[in-house]
Amino acid sequence: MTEKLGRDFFRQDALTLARALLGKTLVKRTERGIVAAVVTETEAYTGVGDRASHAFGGRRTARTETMYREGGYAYVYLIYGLYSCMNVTAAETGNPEAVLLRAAVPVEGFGAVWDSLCRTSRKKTVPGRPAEDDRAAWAKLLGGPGRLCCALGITRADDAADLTGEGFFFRDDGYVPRRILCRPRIGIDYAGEAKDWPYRFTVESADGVPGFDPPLM
DNA sequence: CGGCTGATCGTG
DNA sequence: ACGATCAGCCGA
Repeated sequence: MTEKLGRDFFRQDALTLARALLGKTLVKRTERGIVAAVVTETEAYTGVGDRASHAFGGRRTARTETMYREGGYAYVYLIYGLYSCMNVTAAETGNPEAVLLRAAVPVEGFGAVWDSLCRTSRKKTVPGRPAEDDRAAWAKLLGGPGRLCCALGITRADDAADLTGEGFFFRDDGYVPRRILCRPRIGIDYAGEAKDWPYRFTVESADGVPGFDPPLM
């Protein structure tokens, strides 16, 4: 039931991949141990025709180079000088489509996740380390692309990492989203008409707990 | 709860 | 200069 996702899975357009990644488990070997989290929110960036994309109009620089790889590589960049954001490349070589990971719920390595969290994000969100079965609390802690990366120990050193290799990959543990919501993407007001495109995908939550079948355990 | 703001730096 | 952000602080 639990299988590692191979290259073919990632070689689809960003819109398809963004939905397909919901419910998949991102696994990473970190200095503090193995960490794993189920993806609950994504955004599709559809490439050269998408004004919100770093690769709009075919822009190709040292930073965006990774986006032009075939599906299944990590595109990690720094934003606002503070936070890392992780994308998964999609489609074929030369087509810079990508999927931004915006939220996840940890299922393995809770101690490592807790220790890795940005200090500031712990304080207000949750006073102390939540119980492992408190899905809502952990979902909050990993809600947002910056927090997600912090918690899973993802940094710019992981840029261009092959997600079909060892130590950093996706797994299918059989979690199927009960319901997927589509909304416009966040933080792209400058993107003209593209700012209203419903390319953000969320697993619907009840009481702060993203709904899967079977439920997260 | 909604809106504003400072932090902080790689990238173009 | 300017963000595919976050958290703290403001006022209501």
